[in-house]
Amino acid sequence: MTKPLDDQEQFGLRLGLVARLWRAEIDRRLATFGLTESRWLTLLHLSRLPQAATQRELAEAVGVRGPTLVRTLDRLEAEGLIERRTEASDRRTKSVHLRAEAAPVLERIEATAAAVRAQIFSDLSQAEVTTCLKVLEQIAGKLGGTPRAMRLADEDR
Amino acid sequence: MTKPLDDQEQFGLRLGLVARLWRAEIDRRLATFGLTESRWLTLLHLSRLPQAATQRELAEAVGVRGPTLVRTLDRLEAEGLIERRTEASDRRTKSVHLRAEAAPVLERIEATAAAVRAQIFSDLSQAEVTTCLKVLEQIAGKLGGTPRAMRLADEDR
DNA sequence: AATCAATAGATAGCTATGTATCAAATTGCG
DNA sequence: CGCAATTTGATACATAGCTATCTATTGATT
Repeated sequence: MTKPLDDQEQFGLRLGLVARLWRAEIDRRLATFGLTESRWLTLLHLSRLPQAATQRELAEAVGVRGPTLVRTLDRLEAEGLIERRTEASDRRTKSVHLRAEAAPVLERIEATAAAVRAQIFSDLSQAEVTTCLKVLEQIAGKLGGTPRAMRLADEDR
Repeated sequence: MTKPLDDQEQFGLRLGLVARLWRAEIDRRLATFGLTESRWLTLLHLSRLPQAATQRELAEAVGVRGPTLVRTLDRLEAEGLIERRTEASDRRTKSVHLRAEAAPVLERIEATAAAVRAQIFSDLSQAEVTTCLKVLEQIAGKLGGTPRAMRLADEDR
């Protein structure tokens, strides 16, 4: 047997793996409602942003690039859950709005996300979660990606 | 402003984001060598597995499904870095081997991975990294995904 | 006022991941 | 011994992320 990977080497590998597993678990639970992570995450952020958020603001909150959000919104719009409105003040921008049809879907999302969190964090102390989150924050900072939503959350402390 | 996400809610989001950023950073550094994460990660695992590992074993070590590995190997084989050999003992399986051309590439990968780790972990204590890794392990366990390579590493302790 | 730079969103094309399914080979049970 | 179940790798299709590039609109500078 060859030499095993040390903690730091394992870290990146595990990080990617856990992120994929997490996504898969949520996809599995929400699949029957026609939702995938990119869509439910976008709906969730949309519900927590001020009204009339633009696509740019929403993309920054979700943590994806413009083109990624465009396709997600295309799907959500086709499903009748959101609508894009051209704003008179700046005709380049489009504000994104939840439609009434999204309300029950959002309830489902909140419930499922809470259930997954309960499952995942059940045996972890708050201190461990906080430490891990802090580490993730620092890594994100070093890698140059700190979405607006996260900075705002930090400022709330 | 609406209510911010709490620590647990943020956790999943940050996890996915940091994993993407990490991948992007390594891709950026290795792009000039024609490597992307899936390829360098596969080469790295291959170099640390016993000789004549099958595709199935390699997929489990890397932490991806069969079809994902198949396509990665297709690329690596086309680039002349690895070769697949049909084994006489079980003609269903194919063992995967590094070719001599892969040696300098692996050196490059090791050096780059070490540099990225140095950058990422520079301001983090060993204790924080270990705690975070433990949290990731536990989450992976709850989500049902613990690749063989990780279990082996654990057993080394 | 005209022109040029910057910004917002959309589109195309790449890489990568997953599930579902298939063919070939092997295993094992009756 | 023979046929069904299992295993391995490959393929098809869908989702999702990215960069690069395009159009439309706005803003800024001269």
